[in-house]
Amino acid sequence: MSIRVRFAPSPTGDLHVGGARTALFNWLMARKLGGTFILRVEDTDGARNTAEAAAGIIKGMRWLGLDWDEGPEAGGDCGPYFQSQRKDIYDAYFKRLEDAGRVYAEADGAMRFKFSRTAITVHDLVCGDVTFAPTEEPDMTIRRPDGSYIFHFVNVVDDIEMRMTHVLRGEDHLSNTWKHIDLFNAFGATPPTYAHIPLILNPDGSKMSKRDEGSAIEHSYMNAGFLPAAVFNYLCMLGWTPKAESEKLSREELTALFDADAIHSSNAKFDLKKALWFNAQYLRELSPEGLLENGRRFLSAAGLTWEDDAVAAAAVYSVREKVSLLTELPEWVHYFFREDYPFEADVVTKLKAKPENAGLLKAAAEQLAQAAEWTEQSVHDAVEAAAKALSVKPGAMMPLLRFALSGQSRGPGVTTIAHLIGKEKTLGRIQRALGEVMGV
RNA sequence: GACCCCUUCGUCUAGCGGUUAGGACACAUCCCUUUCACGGAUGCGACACGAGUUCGAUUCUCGUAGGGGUCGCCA
Repeated sequence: MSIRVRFAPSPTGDLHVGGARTALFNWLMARKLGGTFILRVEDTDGARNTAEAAAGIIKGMRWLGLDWDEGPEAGGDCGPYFQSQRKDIYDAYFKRLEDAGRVYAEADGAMRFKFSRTAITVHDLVCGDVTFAPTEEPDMTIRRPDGSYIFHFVNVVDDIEMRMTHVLRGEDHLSNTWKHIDLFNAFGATPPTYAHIPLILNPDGSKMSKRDEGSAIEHSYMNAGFLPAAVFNYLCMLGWTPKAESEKLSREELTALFDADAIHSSNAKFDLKKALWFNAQYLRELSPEGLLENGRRFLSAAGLTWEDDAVAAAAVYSVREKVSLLTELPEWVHYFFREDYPFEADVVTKLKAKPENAGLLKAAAEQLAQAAEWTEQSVHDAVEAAAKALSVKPGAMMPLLRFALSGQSRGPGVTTIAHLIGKEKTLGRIQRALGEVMGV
């Protein structure tokens, strides 16, 4: 029998890293075992759930590449996949409990489920067998006075109806799992195999919640310049260690390596630095076109425009090893896109520091102007020749050219910059630096 | 408070009775280098504590401490 797993978020806000990783592990398990991954929206609390939040969760999952086989937009035999649309099913199940004498009403009409009050053991892939003694807690409410049902009830009913074989969810649910099993037993159904995965904590050890930095997928990752593959990879490393040489693994490799039994049982703290490292790794592997495609929205947001995609792609590609986030791209490449780039304060200082700098720049410009062709090599040769004529090292001239051509003190190779912007702009920029900055 | 889960470098972790306790991120130094980076090398740095079992505990058991979670007409 092929497995069936699900991600069952409640749409009360953006997709959160904890939820994303839960979805990720479920997805990994389904794909590894050739099973079915279901997305079920648990929107039974009309007061807190919003359609926007549901859309946001779907958006986040699509961005991460977590496609589902059954659920919203995908359909399936067990729909609808929004709990708010499944009232008839819940009513029918509720009736069964009623017929079995397992429910009773409160004064205001709320309905409670009578616990069996026996010892209940949760068989968990991560935590092992966890036995809960007969409870002394009050019976749990499963239906509100208005007739709407509550989480524990709908969650179990749907897991039965949707024939879930495994339930991978956050460890915060472990303490309530006996209640779910009590319900499964009341329905005469076999509980799924559980795997309660450890929580993701803030660096200070507190539980990571929606407000915390790095927690919202859309805000902290999609819009912050992360690549989905990097986030996918990093999230896997929180609570699971694939048996592999490297931690940097592709979606396919992670799928092949996934093993729910190997999920850790201790919580993990979120480490932004490591997430950035993963992102930087993935950024460097992109082709010029790929990098431009991914960085396009960030360049545009910074007000940069261009005519030729090939040139823009080459520009971003030239700084691929210098950034760890796509949002850092504009500050590294803006001068490729405009002639009115600013000169940084320390650049102005350095340019004016020595009186001979102007002479060096002029000599370089003259030599560059004579270049017959315009390649990185020819630019390099021209600078070298100019330096030699003045008996200085090319190393004395290069930084000045960098300052003039970019207004910055750091960036890709000077020859790369000159080659990309072309001969005309190169000479123009040197003149601009000479005139505007150095006053000669 | 009760119950449940957890505890190896700052962080993520490997380890599954005998190891100089390994790796990754971060940090530091050096090399490379026209800058900034990348890359390479090196270094820094951990078994929470106490008993017990054992010839021998990071590893097994119990206790303590600490962290996290649950105990909703939220999910």
